[in-house]
Amino acid sequence: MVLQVRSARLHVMLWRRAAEPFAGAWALPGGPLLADETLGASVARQLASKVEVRQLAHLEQLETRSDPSRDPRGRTVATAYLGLIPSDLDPVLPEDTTWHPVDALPVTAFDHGSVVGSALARLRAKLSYTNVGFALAPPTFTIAELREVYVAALGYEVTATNLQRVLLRRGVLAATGEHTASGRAGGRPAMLYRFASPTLEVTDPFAVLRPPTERPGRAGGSVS
Amino acid sequence: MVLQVRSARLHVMLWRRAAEPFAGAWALPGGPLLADETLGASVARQLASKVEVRQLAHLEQLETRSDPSRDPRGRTVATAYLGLIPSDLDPVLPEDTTWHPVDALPVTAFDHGSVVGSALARLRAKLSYTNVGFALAPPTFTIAELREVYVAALGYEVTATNLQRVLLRRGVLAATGEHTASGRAGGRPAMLYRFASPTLEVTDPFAVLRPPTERPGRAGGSVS
DNA sequence: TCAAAAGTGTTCACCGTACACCCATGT
DNA sequence: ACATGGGTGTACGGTGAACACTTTTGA
Repeated sequence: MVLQVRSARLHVMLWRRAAEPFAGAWALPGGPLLADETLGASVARQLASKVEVRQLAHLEQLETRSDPSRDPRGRTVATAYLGLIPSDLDPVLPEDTTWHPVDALPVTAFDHGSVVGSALARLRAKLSYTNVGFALAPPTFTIAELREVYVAALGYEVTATNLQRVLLRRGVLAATGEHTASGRAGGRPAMLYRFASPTLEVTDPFAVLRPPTERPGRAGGSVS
Repeated sequence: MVLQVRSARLHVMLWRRAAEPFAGAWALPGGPLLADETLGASVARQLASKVEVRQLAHLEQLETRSDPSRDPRGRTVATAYLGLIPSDLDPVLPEDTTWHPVDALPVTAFDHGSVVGSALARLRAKLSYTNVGFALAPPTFTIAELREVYVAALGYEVTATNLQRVLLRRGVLAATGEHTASGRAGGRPAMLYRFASPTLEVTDPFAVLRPPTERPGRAGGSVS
């Protein structure tokens, strides 16, 4: 499943099924796994017919569904993946495929509605303790723009002040040195930031029960 | 895969393969998925030949492996599960099956070594922000006993003082009111605790980027 | 009275939030 | 000047870690 923030709302890419079962309902892109193919490779192949795979800034495995009744034609086992596209891109989609706000899903095929639900929960949790934001935000951005992305993805308000402070303190964001021009109504020009790393990193590993801190050690310690 | 704390060390249940491939190597229990079976049901069925399934206090899905080269006989797709057994139980195991400390694994079959590794990472993370401890600890226990379980599972020292404080503050532990008898060398009798909930709950949902706190609201609010 | 084991009190540093205030720009 | 939007300073509450101290038992 591919998620993207568009017009300050989080959207999921769905295609409209023409054939039974679930004709007319909206489904996540996907398809059968080929003989000598990795699941990851299969996902890339399936998505290639929808978007340019290079636009996916992040891809990770979600859960595997096996309920025999999830497909009326018979038992299927499906492994869901989560892909993220930065908000500055606008992929060309096929006729039958469009973006849908995740908070207003249409009638979905199979168990895809609930799959989107668990993907959302996963994304929201990871926004809190990793740097996944990099996969939703443009290459460079102002704090106000980043805030809009986070608000869309999280589904609730976040203040620019604290977002900036938390992400800077963790070293997730880095200043580019560039500034934007002021808007039409004036205002102080905003600084441009980028994510320090373009790959997933856990930035807040343990809230509690951390390993004990290394004591300096009185004897046999290294000399600075 | 089944994990249990035994003699203050975290162990994983493995069986010794007799046939090729990987004859003589140790493998995780598992097997093919039947026609009209859920993955969860299949896991229960596979494990039934090893332990009493009712002894599993917790079971959750891990990741699905699909690398075509993971089995030399040809491509297989395998979904790993993590099961936990409380430390007070001692299941009867078949001849070819034994417990192995996770920090000293023998030669393992397929990619099972790395599967154990990711299971460990998952368990350790969840010990920090959920109440999973209930699935590793006996029904009732002293803080000292619980500490031993946590130390074994986490792989590093934890103080009884802080463990108690954190888990009590979160409402994860509840006092039973009972006391133990003092040991042979004296000492204050320990209070007995139990986990407040017997099912998985997230007790520390967001470290950062929490939803804004509800302001009391000056107008239209409810009257206490 | 002493050692052993359990539990409590206290201190400290840090983190996330809230909110006031200051800065830079256009009109 | 003033409005507008961006950024910083500061204070507060909470939390986890560390560690000293008290409580309760047996010898």
